[in-house]
Amino acid sequence: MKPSVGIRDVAQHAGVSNATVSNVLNRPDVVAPATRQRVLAAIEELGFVRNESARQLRAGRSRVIAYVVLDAANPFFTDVARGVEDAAREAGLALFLCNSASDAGREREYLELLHEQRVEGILVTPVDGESAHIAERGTPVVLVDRESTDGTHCSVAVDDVLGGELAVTHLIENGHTRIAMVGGPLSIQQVRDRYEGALRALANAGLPADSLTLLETRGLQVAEGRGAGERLVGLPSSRRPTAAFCANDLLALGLLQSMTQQGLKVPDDLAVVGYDDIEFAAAAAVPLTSVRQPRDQLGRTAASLLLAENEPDHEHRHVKFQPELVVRASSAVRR
Amino acid sequence: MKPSVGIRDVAQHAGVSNATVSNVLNRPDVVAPATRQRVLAAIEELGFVRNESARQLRAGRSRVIAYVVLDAANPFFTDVARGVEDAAREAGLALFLCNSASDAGREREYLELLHEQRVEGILVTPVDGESAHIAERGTPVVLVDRESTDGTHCSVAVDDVLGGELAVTHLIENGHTRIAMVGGPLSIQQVRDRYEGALRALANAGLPADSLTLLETRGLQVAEGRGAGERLVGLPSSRRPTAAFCANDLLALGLLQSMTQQGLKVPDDLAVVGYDDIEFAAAAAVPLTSVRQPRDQLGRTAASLLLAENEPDHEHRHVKFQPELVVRASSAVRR
DNA sequence: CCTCGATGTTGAAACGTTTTAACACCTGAG
DNA sequence: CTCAGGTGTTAAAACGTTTCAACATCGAGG
Repeated sequence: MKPSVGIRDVAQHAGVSNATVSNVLNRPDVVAPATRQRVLAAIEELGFVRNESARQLRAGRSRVIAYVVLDAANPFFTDVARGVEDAAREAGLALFLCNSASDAGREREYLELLHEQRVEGILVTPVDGESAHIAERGTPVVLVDRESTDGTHCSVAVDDVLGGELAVTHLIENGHTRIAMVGGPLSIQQVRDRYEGALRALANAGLPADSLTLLETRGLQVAEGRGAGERLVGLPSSRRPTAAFCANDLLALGLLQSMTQQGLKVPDDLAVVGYDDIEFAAAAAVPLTSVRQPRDQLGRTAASLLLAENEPDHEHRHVKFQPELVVRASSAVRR
Repeated sequence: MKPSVGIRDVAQHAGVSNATVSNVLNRPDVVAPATRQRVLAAIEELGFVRNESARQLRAGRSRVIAYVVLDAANPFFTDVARGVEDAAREAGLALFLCNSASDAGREREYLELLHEQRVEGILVTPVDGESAHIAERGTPVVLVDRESTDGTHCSVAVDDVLGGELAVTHLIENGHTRIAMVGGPLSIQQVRDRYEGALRALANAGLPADSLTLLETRGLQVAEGRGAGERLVGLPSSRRPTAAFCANDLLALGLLQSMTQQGLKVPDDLAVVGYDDIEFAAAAAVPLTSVRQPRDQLGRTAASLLLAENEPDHEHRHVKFQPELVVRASSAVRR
């Protein structure tokens, strides 16, 4: 469509060589002020836009990192992304966000594309345990919110087992002995870990393992939480749990909504604990007790690990943060 | 670090020319099955990853579009992005998300970078009215959730004036005559339009213009809504509005939260109407009346307009959708 | 036996930058 | 007057692909 003006056109128009134009672009200080002005004027006049592909091809480096998130609609991940972006900007890098939407195929496609693009680095919160396709291929990869199982990558995670334990211990201390765990699919590592933590809490308290009912969902979205709520209410009230621990806040919010719709009170009829402590948790119908993760720090740390990958003698590091229980009305002590 | 294996290495290893390798990659059908296998094996064995920069430089086209969003933490935009991505994938394109975070400088940087990257197209929900820096520079740009003022771009928008009118008319019909408009900064087009709609609703009902108090905020996040709530409660109760129309749901949720904390009831002490009808609106402390926009369709349409930009005799189109009021408990009729 | 078309394969020329080493020029010191 | 050292500028060689026209091979039709 357009004649596409290149660096040579600018050079010709300004009466200099293309090397000089390149210098104006990359090392403005080495070129004489008068020439620089002339070149800048030519760039302006011709509407020249530098071709990043060519630049990258020759220079070998990119100015971009990418973060492949599990679910862009989950505020938890956008908050982590915020931390990543802040750290990236300080290093002069831009951040591209990609949404795998919990789909392993999409995740693979994005990773493939990003490798081909030769971005400076890739952050990923993987869909499932199989990290085969995340193998190193020249571009540094850091796992976010997931521990690297085989140690082939750096990783930044939160102790989800502890998180689950905190949540369920809290419920037990509040007198609950029939508890539901809402979450799934179990192929997601985070869900498995939080479940394991819940079981550990039971064991610690000397409760039988069948005190915990697993209500497995097909995903971690609000709608799935609503569905779980309906299933829960369908149970005979003698066997119905008095408390629910949800694998994330989206589920908890859906569950909450479903309870209200069906005329049940939270926390009186059902205590609810969520996970992530997203901003909406505190603004919910009943303010939500939740397990808080250091989202911002998670992101910042992930970014800095990624940037450190290029250092000469790099060893993969695995950072693990501690979660923290935030108690609100949804799990208040039963009257 | 790595010797970086290229197409020539693969060619040599498979005993063919580089052109053949390229063919295997781009037109697998033209190369003989036996050769193809051999080449694929070599690719696998050497761990070859195609260099997209080189490809794009030569081929001239990219396989990516980007969406520069106003606030990645706002579920409204991630929902729009979902629609964009669905449409993009159908066309074989990947989507990169960039977050301007309501910062004009960041927006400009991202746009600049994307132009330099020569992506296939750019979608943007701009920070402010000044669209000077969004000027065409070879890469098609489509405005999302904002009407193109000077007609230099395609755009997809929703009639925000009508939306504001719907919201406030609803409040007036419910008997409110002292209404607050919460939102800002007014440099954001959407806020201005919704405000204008609110004023129109007053005029239609024959109410004086001072029935509407503008509570201007510095942004459209939950925290700003909480702040507005405090300001609102600080007013002498004789002059305090009995209803609030918020420029988006995040503000409304913050406002709601602040009301509850301060011991005021919604809708009895204050009716609240939000805007966007994000999923969390229905799950809020008091289910939120809100103005719904066709988020998914907004995204899909934007993407298809973008893809149409490359057609031979393209004329810029401006699509405008109608919003719809969804009434819930937060604005129920006063008892 | 010659020709023709179909089928696979290839050499070499782009694509638009960055970068390196060399070059021209000038200024001030010896 | 010469020379060392600095300051600006440049020619040309990459970077790793895609693509085009040309080329080889082969089976079939005349």
